[in-house]
Amino acid sequence: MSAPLFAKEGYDGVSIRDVAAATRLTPAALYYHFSDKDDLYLSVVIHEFRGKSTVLSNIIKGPEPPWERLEKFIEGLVNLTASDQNFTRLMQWVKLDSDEVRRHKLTEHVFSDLFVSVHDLVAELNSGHDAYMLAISIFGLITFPFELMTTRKFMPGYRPEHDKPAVIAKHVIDLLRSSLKKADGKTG
Amino acid sequence: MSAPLFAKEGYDGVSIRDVAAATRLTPAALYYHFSDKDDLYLSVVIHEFRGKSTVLSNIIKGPEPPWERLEKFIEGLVNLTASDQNFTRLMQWVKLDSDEVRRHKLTEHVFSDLFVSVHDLVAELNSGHDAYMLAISIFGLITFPFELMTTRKFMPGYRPEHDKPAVIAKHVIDLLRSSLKKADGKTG
DNA sequence: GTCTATAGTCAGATAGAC
DNA sequence: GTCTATCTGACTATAGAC
Repeated sequence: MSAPLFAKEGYDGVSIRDVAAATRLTPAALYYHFSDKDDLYLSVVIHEFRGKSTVLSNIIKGPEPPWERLEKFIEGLVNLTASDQNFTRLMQWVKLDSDEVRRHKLTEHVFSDLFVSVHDLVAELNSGHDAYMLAISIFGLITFPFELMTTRKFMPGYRPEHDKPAVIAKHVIDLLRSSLKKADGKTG
Repeated sequence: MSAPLFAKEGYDGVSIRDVAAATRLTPAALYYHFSDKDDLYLSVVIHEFRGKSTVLSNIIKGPEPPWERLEKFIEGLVNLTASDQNFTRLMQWVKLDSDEVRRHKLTEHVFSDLFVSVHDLVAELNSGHDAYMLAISIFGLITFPFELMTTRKFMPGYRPEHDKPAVIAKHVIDLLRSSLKKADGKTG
C-alpha cells in the first residue's frame, strides 16, 4: 500500500504521516504495528520483493540448456521491471541507502538469492568470463535502461520503442550472445 | 566542499545546517549566496561534474579508430568512477530525484554531453546494434559494478580484485569486443 | 558578506482514552 | 487495535544588527 510512496520519494522523502494517510491509519496506529520508521520501511520493501525473485529463480532452474535459461531469465526480469516501476526504484534506493545496517539487511533479502541463481547459471555457460563479474554485468544491462527511464527520454536518438520490454530484452540478448553462447553443434 | 555530503545522503538527507557546518559558514550566509536549498544543491552537483565529462569527451573525439577510442573511453570512465566515489553516487541521486524540474536540469548538465559523444562513437562502429541502446548499455556495464560496490561485497564469488579498475575495464571490453569490433583486416 | 536570533512548519515518537 | 492530543527536536528560510 505504501510501497509506491517509498519507491517514489525514498526513505527520507516519506514521513510516517504520509504512510498513515496512504493506509488511512493514524501515525499512532502504525507505531502499534512497527517499532519505528526503519522497521516499517524494511517491512514494506522486503514484502515488495518477496515472490518476485523466487519466480525468476525458478526460470533459472529449469531443464533447458544454460543459454536458453539465460534468455528466459533476461526476458523475465525485463518484463517484471517494465511492469512494475516501483521494483526498479526500490532497488535503486537500496543501493544508495546511507545507513549501513539497513542496507545490509535489505541486500540480504532483496539481492542475494537472485544473484546466486544468476551467478551459478552463467558459470554453467563456461564462457571464459568471470561468473561474478558477468552476473553483475547482466543485471546492469537489464536494469540500467529502466533506471534511466525518466532521464533518457531527453537524449538524442530516443524513440518510443526504446521503452518496449521486447526491444530491451532483444538488445541485451543480442549483445551477449556472441560473447556467451557456445556454438550450437558443439559436443563434449 | 559539500559534494561528499550530498553524495552520501542525498538531497533530503542533508540539511542546510549540515552544509553550513561542512563549509564553516552559517545557514544565513549560505542563503546570501544561494536563493534556496534547490539552488545550492544544483550548484554543488553541476560544479562537481564540470570538467569531468569534457575530459572523457575529448578521449572520444581522438584520432584513433572507433573501437580503440571506445576502449580508452571505457578505461577513462572506469578510472574516474573508481577514483571518485562521489561521482557515481551523485549520478545515482540524479536518476532517483523525485522532483521533475530538478531532475531535468541535472540531466541536462550531467548526462547529455557525454551521452551524445558515446552515442556518436558507437554509431561509427557500425556494429548493427541500435546506437542509442548500445550507449546506454555501455554506461550500465561501466557504472553498475560501482553502484553495487557497497552491497556486492556480501555476494558469493566476490574477490577483492573485482574492485580493481583494470579488472572491471578489461571485463567490460572483453564482453563487448566480439559483438562490436569489426574484423581487423577488413577494408571498405 | 557574515552574524545572532527566531519565525513557522514538519518530523519521529509517545501517552492515555476508548 | 485505533484514536486524539501532544511532546521534543529538526527543518527551511528570513529579519535585522554589524
